[in-house]
Amino acid sequence: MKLTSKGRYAVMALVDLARFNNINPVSLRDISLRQGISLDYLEQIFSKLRKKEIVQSVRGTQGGYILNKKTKEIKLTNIFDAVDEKVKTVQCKKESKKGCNGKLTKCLTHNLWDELENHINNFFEQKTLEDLVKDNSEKRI
Amino acid sequence: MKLTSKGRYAVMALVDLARFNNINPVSLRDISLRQGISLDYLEQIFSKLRKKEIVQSVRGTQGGYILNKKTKEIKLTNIFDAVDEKVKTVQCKKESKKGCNGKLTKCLTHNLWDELENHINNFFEQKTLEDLVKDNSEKRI
DNA sequence: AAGATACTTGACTATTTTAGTCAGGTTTAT
DNA sequence: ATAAACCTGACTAAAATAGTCAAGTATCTT
Repeated sequence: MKLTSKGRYAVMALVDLARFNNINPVSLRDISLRQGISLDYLEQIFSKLRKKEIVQSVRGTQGGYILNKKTKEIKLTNIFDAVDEKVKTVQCKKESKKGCNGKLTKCLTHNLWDELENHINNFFEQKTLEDLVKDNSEKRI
Repeated sequence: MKLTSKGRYAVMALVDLARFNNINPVSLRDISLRQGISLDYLEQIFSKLRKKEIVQSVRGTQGGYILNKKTKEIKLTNIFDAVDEKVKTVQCKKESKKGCNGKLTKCLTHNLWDELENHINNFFEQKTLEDLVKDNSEKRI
């Protein structure tokens, strides 16, 4: 069970962006250098973040990205959603209401995995970008 | 972020085993049929469970596996440990005490991933096989 | 107007992980 | 003896991941 780089990078990049997001937009190049993430990969990620209106882009020289909402209003859930980082614990599809894997009843551990999924999603639901920025406010880079 | 089949199967199989574990050992063939898990794959999984002393094997005809501990004493943590299902949220290795990715400080989101890891592990630490068996005691198969 | 910077998009690909399969055993109850 | 069931290690196909690459477009600065 592991977090993918895409989700991790998205959060890292947004924290970085939030910290340097004063007046001017922050370029992906800077984030790439500071966080050690491939520029091309960042572009993919920010394309998705933009579509979900988490960031706004500013084109041209001195361009870059700015946050589209207050840090308090950006939950981890939103970020992961945007980049398709999903929490998957079960194989059985939810559509088939009758049971799992073609059987008539739920698989023995179905409730467990549902619980686990909720447990993890709760965590993501409660954390906001603001929390993360605060958490780092005393550190040096 | 997803749970692998190995971990899921291990838990499913052990719940199955726990329910049918009266006097006689339960054969993998039966578990395989009931749970729809490949026999060969189950053998790999049970080999690991045996090494970690979660189950005991009985060879020969009428053989199979029995639990080596009380259901109350088997935590999800133990099961996942045995089959190498790990919760990984960070890339940065823990050994390098100074920081992440060769830098001098922790990466901006390091604490977050640590928290997340703990959050998930807590869940696994608290659930026992007993809980799962009880949860299913009224269901039909 | 030119040039540089930086966003934009889509296609492509190497690597790794996962989820098994397969083959050839060994042990033991009947 | 033989069949059921455990045991082990090597192998492999498919999927997912983590990028790279190429060819743009927009806009600021000079």
